[in-house]
Amino acid sequence: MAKGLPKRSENYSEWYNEIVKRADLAENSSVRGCMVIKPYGFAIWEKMQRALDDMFKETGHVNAYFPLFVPRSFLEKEEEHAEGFAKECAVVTHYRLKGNPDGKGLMVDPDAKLEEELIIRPTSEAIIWNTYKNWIQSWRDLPLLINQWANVVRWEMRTRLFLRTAEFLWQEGHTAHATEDEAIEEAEKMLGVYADFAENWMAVPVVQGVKSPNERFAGALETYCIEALMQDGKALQAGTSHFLGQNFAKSFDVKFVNKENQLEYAWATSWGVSTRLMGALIMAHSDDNGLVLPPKLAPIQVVIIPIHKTEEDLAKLTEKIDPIISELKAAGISVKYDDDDKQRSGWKFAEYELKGVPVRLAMGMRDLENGTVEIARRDTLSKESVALDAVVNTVKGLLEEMQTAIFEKALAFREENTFVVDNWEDFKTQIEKGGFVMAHWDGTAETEEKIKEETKATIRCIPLVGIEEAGKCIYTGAESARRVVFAKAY
RNA sequence: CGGGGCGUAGCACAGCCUGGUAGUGCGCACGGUUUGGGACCGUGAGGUCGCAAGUUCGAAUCUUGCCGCCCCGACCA
Repeated sequence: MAKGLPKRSENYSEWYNEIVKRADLAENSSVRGCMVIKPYGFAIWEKMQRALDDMFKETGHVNAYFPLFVPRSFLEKEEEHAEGFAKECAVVTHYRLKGNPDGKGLMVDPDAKLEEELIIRPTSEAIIWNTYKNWIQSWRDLPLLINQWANVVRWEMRTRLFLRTAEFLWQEGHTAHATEDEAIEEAEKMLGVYADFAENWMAVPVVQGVKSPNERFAGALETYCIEALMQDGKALQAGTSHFLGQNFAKSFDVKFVNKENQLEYAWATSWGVSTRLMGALIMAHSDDNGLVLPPKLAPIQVVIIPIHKTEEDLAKLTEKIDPIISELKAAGISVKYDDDDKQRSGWKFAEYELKGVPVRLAMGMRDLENGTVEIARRDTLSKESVALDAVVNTVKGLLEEMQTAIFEKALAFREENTFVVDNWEDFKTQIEKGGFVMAHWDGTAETEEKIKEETKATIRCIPLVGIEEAGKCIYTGAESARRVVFAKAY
């Protein structure tokens, strides 16, 4: 039992905050709205980065790095984009400090005012398309498939660890294409990559869809997204991919000569996932005992705990355990042998449960006599005793089984919490209870806005593989061609 | 920016109303007993009570001003 961890059923958000802190993932820093990602949390992020980065490379992308600062005049160029981000930008106005006249501390040197303010990137379309202008002349320069891993700043009013912080880490892909079709294909392909990653690595089932115009990225013609359902019945946007049309090419004058020797504007996409994925991972699987991690993203997949009284006993146990460690490592499994005697075994059990380590092996003097090891799995909290020579194979199988089981559990949860609703009263009732609510919508921004005002629910997405089905808008009764996903969202 | 709350040891908090030796739990250090699901006992270290001014013989406590943080709304990956 976790000592004092709040229960999900009693206070979900407090449970979330506590789990983030207690599992050593992150903490609030003394800088307002910014978090410190601690080593254990960062190790999970690194595993995510590695998997995603491999997938980006596999789909033909390369990494590069662009500046943190965006001159104001660049950000202004794409009007809708500028408007969308203007309210949440941190701005650098000076480049120097000096000593205070009273001798204490520092002050901004008023003589060091910048001619033009620098905006700390809320996203990098502007600086990148300003650069692409120099890189793209001919159709032969296309497609340009670039990704960058970076931090961005969005001055949020209210922040929560991982889910919404003023500064966050992410990757942003920025591609340029010769044709509209190719750009759309790219945006859809990367959405597919995100869905693949979410489901097969994070074990989080997602709905792929497009955003309604209201929820669209500022400056995009189409925004694709993956939406996940959290255990409290709220939706979390886990990744987005945008078809930007020629908006940025026109704003930054990025033209290329096509095969017919005619000048054309390039077609653009951008796509990103952030440290918010950590929030999704935590909220999708974890329980009242702490974090539950899918084996593929767990920094420590197997922890081994010896149970002993004397140094001699420990030596005997270690002798049996060492070969197991070697074999597991040889199989590519990350193992921690915790023979630290500063903590008792009971404490360690609770600690690794809190941290979501998928498999725990415990071996004590009784096991030594019997030639067995106790294997406990984190997701079901079940334990069994296994013969020493079967341990490695059992663990290998268990890790794979758990990866699937965790996904299946989350999928079952989503299915149980997806509701088809056809009248306004049921809609309001169901939205209040939580979950994905599949309902008809007349396609207008006004209706979407009204529904949001009255229920706090938004259209999470219009599913890509939605079943075409005629019906009537839940709110206005107007004709509708397909159901969309409504939910309260993070 | 509106509404509410809080700043006292590393953390969580009590003390404030009614001014007089700054306290409790967790954590930390040391010693001992323990060790198959978050051990126990003993000893000990640790504080400009958010900052500044005022009232007073005396302020964590009363008054005023300032600063910071959290929660609830509007905004958002």
